[in-house]
Amino acid sequence: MRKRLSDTVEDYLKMIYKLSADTERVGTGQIAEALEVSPASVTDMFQRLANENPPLLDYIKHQGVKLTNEGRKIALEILRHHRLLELFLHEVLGYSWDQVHAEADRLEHVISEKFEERVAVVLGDPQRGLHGEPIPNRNLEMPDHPTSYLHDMRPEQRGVIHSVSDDDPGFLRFLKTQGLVPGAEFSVVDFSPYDNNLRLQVNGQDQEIVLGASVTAQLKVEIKNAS
Amino acid sequence: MRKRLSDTVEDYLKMIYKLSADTERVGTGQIAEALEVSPASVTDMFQRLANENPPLLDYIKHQGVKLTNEGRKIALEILRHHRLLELFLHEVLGYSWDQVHAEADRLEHVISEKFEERVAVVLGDPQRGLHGEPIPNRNLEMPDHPTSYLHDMRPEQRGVIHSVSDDDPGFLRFLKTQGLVPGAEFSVVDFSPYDNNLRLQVNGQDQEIVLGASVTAQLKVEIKNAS
DNA sequence: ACAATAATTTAGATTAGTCTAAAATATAAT
DNA sequence: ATTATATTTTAGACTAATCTAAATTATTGT
Repeated sequence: MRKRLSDTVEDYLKMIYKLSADTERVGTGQIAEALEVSPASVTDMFQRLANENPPLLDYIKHQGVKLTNEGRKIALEILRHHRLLELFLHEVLGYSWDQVHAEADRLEHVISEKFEERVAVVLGDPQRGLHGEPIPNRNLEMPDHPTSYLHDMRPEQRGVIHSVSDDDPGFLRFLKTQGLVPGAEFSVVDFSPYDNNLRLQVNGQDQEIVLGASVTAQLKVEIKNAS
Repeated sequence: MRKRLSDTVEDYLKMIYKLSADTERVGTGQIAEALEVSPASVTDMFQRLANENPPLLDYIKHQGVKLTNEGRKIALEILRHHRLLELFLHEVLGYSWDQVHAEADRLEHVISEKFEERVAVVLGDPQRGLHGEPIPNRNLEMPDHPTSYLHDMRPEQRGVIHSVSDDDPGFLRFLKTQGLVPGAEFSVVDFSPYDNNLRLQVNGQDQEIVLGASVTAQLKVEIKNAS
């Protein structure tokens, strides 16, 4: 039976997990920015979590942190909660895809193992969330998933939207109007090197669309091999 | 838009509401006992909540507290959450009637207005909870409900179980085995003045049952008029 | 009516999570 | 290689919620 952690600690671990996708170690500043707290608070928390028993973080002064296995388990558990909850809110309670995030962010810390399990059963043990994200399984193993962003694609390439970041309702509504939902196929028509804009043709949409870097960096894609 | 209150504050208000059913003012000691905190902590909280703006409690030194209208609204909101959640966990997620309480106790502080509303709709705007308790309506008005306890009934009287206290899983399982669920009709067969035991004949049960005061004081009843 | 007992309140301390301001350390630039 | 800039850490302080121990106020029994 694991010691009950505060919502705050869980939020730190979740965020460290997310940012670890890009960099080996996550720095004080990144977390401070993402969690909207001061860098001093982050340093403090890094130290506390590294001194837990067992340690949840591996912390090196001035070089940031890495999750320990313990810490990662907790992050994955919360992520599983979050993604199951988002789906549940949509499927069972009729939330739209831009409304689910905020509610799931609060509920994820509070539901029991039993709740998690029941929701998983009701939803038929899904492996992908409402916004396409992989859902860690019961044993907290993360399914394989692509790691490329639309941002890095270039003309001629074809791909499928895999998942989109879920936290900004306005952004999600925008994506929907453009047909940029998980599973949507597209091809890159043009790339503009000065602003990193990409022009896409999305299957089933009449008009081509042009997307800036701040959009394309939020979209994970599966790149189709040229045939 | 009301200021966000801590779970702790909500728990105090909820408990004060519950204990106010019996006494006009609720004392420090009662709350300390019910919430399992020290009397000193309770005094402190009483003072803080009475000094809020607007005040949530009307506090008189050494005489305990009474909810203000503001305070009562919050208590009723939490109670509505709790009772809707218990039903929801049972109906939608298949929890048994002794398992719902602990989960609802955590979720009640965290769900949004929207969640509350969606759950109410899915459940068809119920007026009674899983254990028979009245559910405050959307405007936080408490429906009329009986205030008598089985404890105070005497031989010859007939009644219907209205509601049972929901917090002890073992007690709830016991009640179910005895057929003592909301809606069950019964008549009082015998009363034993020394230990306050009551002997009941519950409709549909073969055997008469004898219940001690610590059980009968937990059961709200609707007393049937003799015909 | 007054002492004994019980309940409540005050005082002072602790912990988690946060902050600002100052100090220390890295990184980058010339 | 040395200075300038940016980042991180330390130090000290605040708030909410709790505690224990001591002081105060009520209640009760004779």
